[in-house]
Amino acid sequence: MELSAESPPGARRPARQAASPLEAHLGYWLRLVSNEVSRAFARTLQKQNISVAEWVAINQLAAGAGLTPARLAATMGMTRGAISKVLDKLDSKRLISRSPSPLDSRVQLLSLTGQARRILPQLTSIADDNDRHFFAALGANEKAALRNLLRKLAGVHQITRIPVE
Amino acid sequence: MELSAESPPGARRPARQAASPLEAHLGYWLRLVSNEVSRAFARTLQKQNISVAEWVAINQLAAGAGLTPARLAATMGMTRGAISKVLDKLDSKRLISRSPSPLDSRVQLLSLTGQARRILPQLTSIADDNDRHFFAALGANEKAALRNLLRKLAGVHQITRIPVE
DNA sequence: TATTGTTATACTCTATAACTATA
DNA sequence: TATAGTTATAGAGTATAACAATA
Repeated sequence: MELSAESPPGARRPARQAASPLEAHLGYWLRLVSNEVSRAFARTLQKQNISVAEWVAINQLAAGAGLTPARLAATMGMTRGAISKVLDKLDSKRLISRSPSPLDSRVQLLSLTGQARRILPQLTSIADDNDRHFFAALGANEKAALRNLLRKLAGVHQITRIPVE
Repeated sequence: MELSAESPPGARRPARQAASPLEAHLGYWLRLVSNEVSRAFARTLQKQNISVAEWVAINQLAAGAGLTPARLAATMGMTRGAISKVLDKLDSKRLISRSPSPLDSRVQLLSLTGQARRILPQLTSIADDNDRHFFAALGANEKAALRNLLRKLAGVHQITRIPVE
């Protein structure tokens, strides 16, 4: 048995309980490992005074110029209100600039500043190093297998929201 | 128009931008998938008015009686202050009880109430169903492979902190 | 003095919804 | 009316540190 819940109150408790059933779930192991990678990454990134959400936003802007807050919010799975604050932070750090679209002045066009482009390689290095270090224990085949399994799950469940936590 | 954003005014847009390097990282895929599993689980659990942290605490108490707040905090990777609030919530829901240890009255012994033991199977079902549904796309061998890869990483990095987010 | 658990405070992140300005 | 972005408010979650009771 796995749950003492199955023993009625007042019953004698088994000498040694079975391990918690948490570990029976793949989702548990996924979260356990994922949290550690993300935690380490977030901590290192924080030394540069950058949050993970900010880093993702910078990355998206670097990958394709001319994003708008609304599109960025959709990509990152955040509300417009939330993205607005992320952009405020980036703005105050002089890492992005916002300019009204000439076609529709309600719309803002986002772009990275020169400063952001200068620190981007450094931030990318942090991400690369973190990933390399964490998965160094796996061989090339294992890494490929893990990647394929995760991509398969992402594909099946149509997950597109970029993780920012 | 959807978004003039796609073409920055005046700028020649590259024929096709390279994909964001985010996807190059295994940690990215891990987080992407893990977030989805956890999000779905947390949402279903929330319908029972239980947070993930509360669920983990209930599980730990079910697995081995006689835990104390301090030990639970260590297991869950939280501070004593944070665990105190989790226990307050569980207490207010009549799911746990706290009683002073006869050996050291500073110490509290935690135990589940009958009510908690009654709903535990239901909560476990939620976790089981969530896991089963999410990983149904994988065959038995794939699940085993994924589990082994994750356990290997957890072992190498000595990850023990139970994820509660 | 040290330890257990609690509490006060603050901070981060996020969502909801009201608000403005454009369209 | 509808949309883009901002802001006000609130809530969850957590950390830090001060605190009371006990050892």
